[in-house]
Amino acid sequence: MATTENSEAVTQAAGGDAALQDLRYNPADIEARWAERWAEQPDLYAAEPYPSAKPKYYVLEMLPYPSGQLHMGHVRNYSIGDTLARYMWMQGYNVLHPMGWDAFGLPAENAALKNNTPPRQWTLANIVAMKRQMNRVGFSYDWRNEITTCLPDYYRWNQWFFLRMFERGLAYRKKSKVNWCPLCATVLANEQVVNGCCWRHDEQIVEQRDLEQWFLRITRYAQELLDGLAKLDGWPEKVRTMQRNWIGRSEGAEIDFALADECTVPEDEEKARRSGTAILPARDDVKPSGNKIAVFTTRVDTIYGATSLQLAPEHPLVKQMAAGDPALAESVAALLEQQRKAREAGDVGAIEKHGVFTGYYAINPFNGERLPVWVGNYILLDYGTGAIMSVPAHDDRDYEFAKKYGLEIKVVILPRRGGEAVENGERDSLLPFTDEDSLLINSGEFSGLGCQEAQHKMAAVAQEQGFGKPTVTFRLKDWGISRQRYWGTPIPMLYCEKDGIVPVPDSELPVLLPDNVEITQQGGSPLGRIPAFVNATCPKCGGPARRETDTMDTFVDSSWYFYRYTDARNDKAPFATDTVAYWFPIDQYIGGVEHAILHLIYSRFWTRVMRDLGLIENDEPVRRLFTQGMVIRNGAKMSKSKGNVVSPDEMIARYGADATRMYSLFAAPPDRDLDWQEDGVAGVSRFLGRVYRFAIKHGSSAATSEAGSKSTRAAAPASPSPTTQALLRKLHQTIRKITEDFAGRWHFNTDIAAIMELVNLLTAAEPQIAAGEVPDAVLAEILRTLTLLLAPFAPYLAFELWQHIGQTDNLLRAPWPKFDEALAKEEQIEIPVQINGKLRSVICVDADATEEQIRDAALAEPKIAAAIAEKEVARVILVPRKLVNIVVK
RNA sequence: GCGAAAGUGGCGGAACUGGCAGACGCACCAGACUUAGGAUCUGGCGGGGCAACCCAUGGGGGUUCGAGUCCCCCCUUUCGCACCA
Repeated sequence: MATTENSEAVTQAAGGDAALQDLRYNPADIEARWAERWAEQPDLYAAEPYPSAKPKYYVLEMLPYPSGQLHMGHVRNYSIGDTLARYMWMQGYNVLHPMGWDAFGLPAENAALKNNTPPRQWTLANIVAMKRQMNRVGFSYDWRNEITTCLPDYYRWNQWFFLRMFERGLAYRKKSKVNWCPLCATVLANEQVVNGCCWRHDEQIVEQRDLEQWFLRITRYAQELLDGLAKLDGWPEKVRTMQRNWIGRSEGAEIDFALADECTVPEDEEKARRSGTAILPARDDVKPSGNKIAVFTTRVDTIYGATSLQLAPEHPLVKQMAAGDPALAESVAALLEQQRKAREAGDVGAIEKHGVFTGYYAINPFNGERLPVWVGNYILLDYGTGAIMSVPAHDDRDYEFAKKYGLEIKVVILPRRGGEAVENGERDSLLPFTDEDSLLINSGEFSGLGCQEAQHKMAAVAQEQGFGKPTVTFRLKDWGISRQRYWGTPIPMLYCEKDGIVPVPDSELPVLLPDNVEITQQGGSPLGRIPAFVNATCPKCGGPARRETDTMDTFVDSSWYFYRYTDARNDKAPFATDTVAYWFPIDQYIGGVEHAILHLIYSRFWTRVMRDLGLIENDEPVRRLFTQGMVIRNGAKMSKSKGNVVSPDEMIARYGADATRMYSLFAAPPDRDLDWQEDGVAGVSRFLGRVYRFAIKHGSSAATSEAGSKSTRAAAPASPSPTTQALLRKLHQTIRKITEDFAGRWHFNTDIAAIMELVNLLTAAEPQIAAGEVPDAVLAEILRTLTLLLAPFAPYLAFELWQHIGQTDNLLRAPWPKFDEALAKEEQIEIPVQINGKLRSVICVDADATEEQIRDAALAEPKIAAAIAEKEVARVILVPRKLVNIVVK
């Protein structure tokens, strides 16, 4: 509709004035014409197939979820990638620039509920719509390799990979507590829980449920995933840090504390009473089975300072201890509830510490001391061993806890301030003292050792004596991939009464996801309600078997999709190994920082699995990663819920695709957030109009005079006019600036500004051009180069001008212009002259003037001469080509 | 609390290695062409002052001939992480 309005306005405005009509930049018209032409050439942006003599360049933008609507974040993301792809083609690379659809997932089911449309139909219709939008913007995708993850020719390979992982013990099933979102009615991965809430429903608190789940053993690669980060120097440091934290490696020791034979003695009971804990009877009646408590610590050097053990409320031993003890059971239940609530609310860090004494004691294996065993609400079962030794003097949390419950505080690390040991009396003010650059005290034979040294020695001693060992713990958990959802890849597993868990044979892949499944909001897997799907035959015994009815997490789809792009129509294998070897790793991956952890860590894991399967040679999927900023409007991220979205369609209809995408690159450097201002789009559109009018005006005469000359040198006359010189200088400075920027900083905003400066200079030179001061051949060369410079940023206009100036070769593959240092060089430069660091004047000198000449010119400059006449010149600082600073007294 | 990034005109942003602060664009103002146009072109546009000049890059110190840029302290914003033993 907006398009119609626009063209009507143009028609009215133009009136009958043919000349004005010709000079009016009408992007709707130009872009429609080229879009149509490009649509007729499906191979327009096709990469040369492997093997190719050209150097390869694989540029990739993160594939979208087909919601049905391209939003500005997409436009920005893809504009960056598209500009780069077009530039690399012009630099002579064989560029792979594919696109696809991350098409499984919950929104399709939600839409099905809402509109009563089958997920498949909804999704495929959305893909058609978004593909149309992408083509309208003019993105240069090689659609021959398009992938759609919800189609069997893609997801069969998810199943194939799953079976390979199952064979190698990398996929396994276990009953586990899972994060359950009641709104999604499904399990969430740990990574999908944000502050205790669902990542899709940030108000919905995640519940815990016990379910049999399939897991992928990503932890087997934890160390390698961590080590690999060090080598990813083409990745933002921020992303590497986030992954490092996520993997969360900590080195320490596991120490076994034996349970003591006797239990509570009266004085401890008294202590418990004083500290306000539940009073517990002496316990020598029941002894828990198993006689030790394993504890993980990163500070084994402080073990002589341990004054209690703290167990997680869910620790198996606690269950046994509480079994015959209702009072303890009740206290533990309360602690568990506190922890659960805090976890759900996402502020586990702020939980008020509570604990309860169990009545049991454990023996510190280093010194034989009896330590009371407590249960603490701040101890997590799923980290380390679910039990800690509490060292109040040297740990913030233990200190807080010990103060509250009146537990003993034993100092075993020498407190120091600024490297100096402090007086005994001062020690208390330094507690808890957690520094590691000190010495052990009160630690038996280990006293006097440095902390680090003691950590190694004590762990070694524990190992020798058989009550512990040095160990490494990771925060990273195995990846739970089971989803009780319909719209995902069926997990290719069968359950046979006789043979148990049986994998579906390769020959029966894909396990097709049935259509016509009723989507409801009931819990459980929708597939479980389809008898035709569930009932199968066991491949081993031929008897009846039940199919797995859970589907895979959609992050499985995106963990390896970029490999499939290299060989998307392969129906014998996920891809051909030699083709992948040619294209990988991805040279440049571009997307939002919100995928810094989930997608990017899963795909690094998947890459290593495929490598170990012998399918690929690379360890890492992505050489360089670029995370672009968000699109902001009115101070908030553009989103439907904020009501501040701007539709790309509307922008394109009003200002054209070129202006819209160019604005998305012009308004901010690509790694920063972008503030969307519609007036800015209008400004870029105006600029493109100026280019258009200038080129139309001068293009025809340039076209006829051009006579095949392809270099500025050849076109330049022997003694050019000052205008000619100035224009050529600016032209080559602009080429240089943009070329260098593509190789380094990617500040496309300043590249576009540079092109604007060039155009400003050109239009300002109109009178000189009209007076014939610029030879047609030079003008032609300038126009040709300007068009090439615009090609990566504004492809529609570039194609239009390319044709207009009489060029017939393919602009997509036209060589990027080379800059000529000699032509780019300034003849005269302005040099600021300061007195005592304050700007006082500016002098103009030859670019190759000697220091002597510059100094003389500066001192002779009338203003300067007057200012220093009465003073003594102490120093003259001369920075070649930059500035003169005269220091006077 | 820990870590990272950032703070520059009315706005988005330039200034890459310390060297003319505000490129380029928006908005705004004035003018031209025009019987209206959300078009195009020209000029102006950080603040103060008639001026020479002075003051300005979140605030305060420092290093330097010279600081938006380097160092120290503080403030604000955004984003990660957050009892991980």
